[in-house]
Amino acid sequence: MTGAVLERKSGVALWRQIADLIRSDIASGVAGQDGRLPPEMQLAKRYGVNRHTVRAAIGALEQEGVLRSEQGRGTFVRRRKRLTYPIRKRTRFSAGLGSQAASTRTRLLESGPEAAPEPVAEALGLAAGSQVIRLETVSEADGVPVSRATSWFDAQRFAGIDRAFEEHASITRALASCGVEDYVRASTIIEARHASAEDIELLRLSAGAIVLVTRAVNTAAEGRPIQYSETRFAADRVELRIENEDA
Amino acid sequence: MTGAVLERKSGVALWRQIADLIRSDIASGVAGQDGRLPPEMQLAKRYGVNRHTVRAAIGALEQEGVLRSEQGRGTFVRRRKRLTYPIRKRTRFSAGLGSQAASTRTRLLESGPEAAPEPVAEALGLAAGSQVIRLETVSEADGVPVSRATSWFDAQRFAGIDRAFEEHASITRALASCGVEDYVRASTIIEARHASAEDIELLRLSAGAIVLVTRAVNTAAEGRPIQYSETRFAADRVELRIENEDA
DNA sequence: TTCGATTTGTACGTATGTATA
DNA sequence: ATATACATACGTACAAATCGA
Repeated sequence: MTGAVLERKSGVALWRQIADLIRSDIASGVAGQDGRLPPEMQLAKRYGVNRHTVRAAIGALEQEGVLRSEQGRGTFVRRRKRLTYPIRKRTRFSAGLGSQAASTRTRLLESGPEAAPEPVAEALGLAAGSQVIRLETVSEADGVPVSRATSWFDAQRFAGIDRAFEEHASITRALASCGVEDYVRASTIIEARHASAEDIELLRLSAGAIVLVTRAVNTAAEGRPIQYSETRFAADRVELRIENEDA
Repeated sequence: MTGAVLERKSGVALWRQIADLIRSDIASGVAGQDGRLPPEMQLAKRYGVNRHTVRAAIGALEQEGVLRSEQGRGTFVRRRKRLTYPIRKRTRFSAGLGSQAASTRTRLLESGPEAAPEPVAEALGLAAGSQVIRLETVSEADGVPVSRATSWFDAQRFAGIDRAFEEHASITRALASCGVEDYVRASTIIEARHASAEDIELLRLSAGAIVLVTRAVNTAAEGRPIQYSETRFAADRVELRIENEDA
């Protein structure tokens, strides 16, 4: 907003200075009050630079998740609040998000038998190359994709779990139908990375978005591993909360 | 490597097609065997596009953390393996990473009293605006910055903890010198976001990098909250592992 | 040490494509 | 259909950093 003067040849690229200006203008409420940024040409004129230079700045802020550009419409300020996904000994998707969303749903994308990849076999305590059943699912809260998961089960022990899932639309109930009354999460590893092309499509993310990846092993009451899963959460929609049962 | 033909006007931008080609060539070991990519001009010629188009592709892969460009030197393939940072009831920095790094160190950047921000006061069970002491630290493993943390303590209960930290170079020992024999982590919230300018500087990250942010409350044996902290981990260097004590 | 070649970074210009209103 | 606005892609020029002769 301010007719701030950009410093050329100051060692900081013009596009970066502009990005910083726009970011702080948004933070202070000076810009984007109505949720949208002025057109690129207008910004270019205001800052006295070429439109491309403005685009470089906007591009950087898009990567940061501050802005979102839509072809033909304009450039918009992004704001979001995150759901909290609890990770506890007995972690179940809909139970965890239940109070935060009116509706939750897990959809099966694909399933079938395959030879267990190395880390899967190890996590499930199977011989390398054993047959496992893989389920690909996407979970939504109020219609918005929140996470996608790939789960593996021992094909011998859990034959037909894919059909059971289709019937019950829930991992917990599908496991129950296979005789698993209860299960607990034995270990969880969390990392963060840029969303892959597949993540972007399935979770309806924008390019450059971030996913929180959890890799977890669930074990039956006796302690035997029954499920290994890798879940990717849309990082701008979810935060994870680790809950201590005994606390 | 292959003289793959790019499809113009296919609905997928040329720079994106090129980025996909380079990414898969690196994954398959066809490109970047020596850890470096050919010069931009050479790639432009190979793909039959303008240098800028190649730059757009490289820029995207840089954001993903696949490549790193250095002015005057070239563009290099990035490879990394992550340290595993355990989160348990008794989480302590150096103990957790000890086996994975030859040396670990936590450095105090800044400290001092301040009025507690709202979430801090709430987490510590203090009245809004109470005096707290804030510590800003950066932790390194083998000389590489791994995380930066901001910690808050009740200024009354822990007067002088900043000096104690300077002396002992450890939160655990500084707390011990204030009479806290033992403490446990009551809750942890994890989210992921793009690194801020400050994160990039202090953790020596590249633009567009990701940080894993944890917000945690530590409580003394009796259950009273004594420390609230927000830690930012360089996501390309660290993964978090949640550990169940009783498992 | 200096110089020049190489390579990436920045900034401008122009044209055209595509989506939206 | 037209105007608007963002997306892609080409071209050119020069700056800045690196490296070897």
